[in-house]
Amino acid sequence: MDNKSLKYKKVFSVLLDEIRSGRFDASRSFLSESQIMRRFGVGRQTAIRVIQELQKSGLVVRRQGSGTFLTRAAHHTGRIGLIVHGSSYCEIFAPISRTVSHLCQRQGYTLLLGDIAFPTPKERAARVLQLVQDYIDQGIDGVLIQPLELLQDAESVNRNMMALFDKANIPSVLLDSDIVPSPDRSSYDLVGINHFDAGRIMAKHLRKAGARRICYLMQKNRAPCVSNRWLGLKTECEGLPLPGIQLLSQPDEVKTIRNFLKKYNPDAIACYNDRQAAILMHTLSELGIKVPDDLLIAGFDDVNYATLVTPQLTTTHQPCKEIAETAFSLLLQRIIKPDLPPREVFLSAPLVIRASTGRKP
Amino acid sequence: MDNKSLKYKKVFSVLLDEIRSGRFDASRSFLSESQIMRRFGVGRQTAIRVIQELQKSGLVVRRQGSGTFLTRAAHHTGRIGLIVHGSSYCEIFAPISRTVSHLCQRQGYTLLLGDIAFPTPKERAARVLQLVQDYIDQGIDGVLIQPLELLQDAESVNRNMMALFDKANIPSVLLDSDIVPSPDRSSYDLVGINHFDAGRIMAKHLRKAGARRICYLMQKNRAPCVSNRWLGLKTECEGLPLPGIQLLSQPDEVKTIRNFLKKYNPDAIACYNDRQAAILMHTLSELGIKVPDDLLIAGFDDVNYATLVTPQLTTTHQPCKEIAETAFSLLLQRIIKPDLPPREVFLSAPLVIRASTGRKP
DNA sequence: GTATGCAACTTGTACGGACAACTTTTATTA
DNA sequence: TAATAAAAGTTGTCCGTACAAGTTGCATAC
Repeated sequence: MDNKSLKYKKVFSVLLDEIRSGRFDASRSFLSESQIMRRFGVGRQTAIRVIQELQKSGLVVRRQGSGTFLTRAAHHTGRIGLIVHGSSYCEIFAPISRTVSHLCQRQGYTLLLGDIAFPTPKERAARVLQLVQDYIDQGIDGVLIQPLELLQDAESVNRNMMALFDKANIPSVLLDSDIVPSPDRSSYDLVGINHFDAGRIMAKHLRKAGARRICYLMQKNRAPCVSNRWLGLKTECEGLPLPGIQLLSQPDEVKTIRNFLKKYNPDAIACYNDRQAAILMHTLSELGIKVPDDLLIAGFDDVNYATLVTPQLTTTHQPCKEIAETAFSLLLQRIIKPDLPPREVFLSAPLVIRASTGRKP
Repeated sequence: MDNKSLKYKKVFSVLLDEIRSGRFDASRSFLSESQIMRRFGVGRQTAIRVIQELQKSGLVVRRQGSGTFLTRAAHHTGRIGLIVHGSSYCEIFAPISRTVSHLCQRQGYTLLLGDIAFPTPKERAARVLQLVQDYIDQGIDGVLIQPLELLQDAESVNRNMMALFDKANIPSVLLDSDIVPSPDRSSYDLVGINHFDAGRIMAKHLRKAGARRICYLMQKNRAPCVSNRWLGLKTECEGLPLPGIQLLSQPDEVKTIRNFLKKYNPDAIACYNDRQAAILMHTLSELGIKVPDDLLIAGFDDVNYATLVTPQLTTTHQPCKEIAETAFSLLLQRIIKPDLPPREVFLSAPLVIRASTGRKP
């Protein structure tokens, strides 16, 4: 823990609390150096050091000859909200949450974490609006949001959620996908991954590794990340014998997989994420099919499973840390300057080549 | 100017120069507090203040008990390059250059500005490669680049340019468009404007203002910003009587304009930028056509001409300052961490409604 | 030869004082 | 009443000192 016996840290935390609880008048000036010296019985260097720390936190500004004054940031609560859904098709939100939590700690923010992990869509929709109201009541400065997906009325729930935050004047940054379908664009900041390009890069790699009959394993869902990877893959497979063949199945349905392989005889299968790829590889080994000798397998995510299976999975690496850092920084910027134009940031997911597509690691 | 009679500023600038010129060994430790005190004859507070300034500039780090050490940033030159083309179809690069210049000054960087304004494409291509070599010889830390457009071999020139910077290990950020055609994506950072969405927003506004026969004035060029606006506009005009009619003409060709108006009888014309819109309005007034009563006119950019014409132009506002700030910040980040995944940032251009589309300002 | 402990050096915290630069308020003067 | 001048208060710079906390290397002891 921090050594709290340091005078300037003690005084700093006392004043921080008083600022956060709104004990200082916005219009009047903040405590002067000499006031701090008298009140806490410290020397001038210490008082100056305390005010410098407050300055670094963006809470006060100093004007020579005039005094020290609170900034707009001083009237914030120092709380930031995060809304994610545990059972997502992209396995990036656990590491993102972790990084956001670290960033908050380091910068003196309190993180309110809401993980909507209810099983049924209806429950999830209800819970998310309840959580939003909670956050607003608590008074947060801003919120990072993973939009709801795969509900029949996801878009309207998302719109209601954003409307509530808008009404409360709370800025927000969307994670991974917009709340409106693809060509459309909402007016909220967005940090995502270029899943389309990830699909293309994967297809390019599989072709280079010798594959010509490439297909994609997905399920009936249409989560943006899943389908964008599919679109990118398809674009790059133009002109090949199996352009745009999807294997719509659970990867552990042995019979379906066997029939599919017999029918199309693919030489590479890209799975919509690493988890599915790992399960598929298990099924394939039951069927006596060797990876990568008989069939190339690739996944997407590089979060949990890619290096734990044999052979290790070729995949695209989701830059979770950078997503979290970018989103956090966009949010802080928007808290300070709410009038910035809406921004969308896309990060690339670099290809990580491992044994499952032929090369020895 | 800064008051250079301040001791800590004098010492700071001396040490800054020495660091920039590489006078300190990378492996050995930097000057200690007491060394600075002795050498410059200053007190400890002043020495500390100097080191703190160097710390704020990211040039040194201090470790208690051990000493002060130079960072990687200390071996940079403090020079940043900017490459733009004066005669561009998007009129955003003059204000962008200005803002970048301000940012450099404020943060202690020297800006090398290269404006490639040669008339013929061939000259431009030659000059740009010469400029790149110049920058590399001078030793810059990073570069902001507006890619070449509208040359038959623009892509190959751009690739050569980037290859030179890559070889010299100089990070770069692209402005406004990628060096590869649209669905493709290079591995360089990119800051752009969502021109597609700007086109859509403009079309939505024109429809709301009552227009049903909407067309778009452009020339034969295919600059990304011009054609993306067109694509967005077209998307939003689906189902209208004139879906996707372009007026391919110079806006001062009175005869062509008259014939076009007679043939298609449009009730709104969006021009690919404000300058063309201003010229078109002049032509229209010669033809006795009143804006906005007979015909709605809109432009794009909101940089130079939009408020100077009568009636004032409805347009979309290019957030030039924010583009420059974003690009600059991305570049600094990449200079520090070259291994970050490639990022693309798109800013929205908000609609600015003025009299030329019907409403009184 | 190895290990221990001390000395020397570094930065971090904290005190005191002094004057300069600047702003705001108050008092004075025209 | 309005302009001017002085006074009081504030932050900015700069000096001195002292001790604490941490690192490094050397000398000593085993």
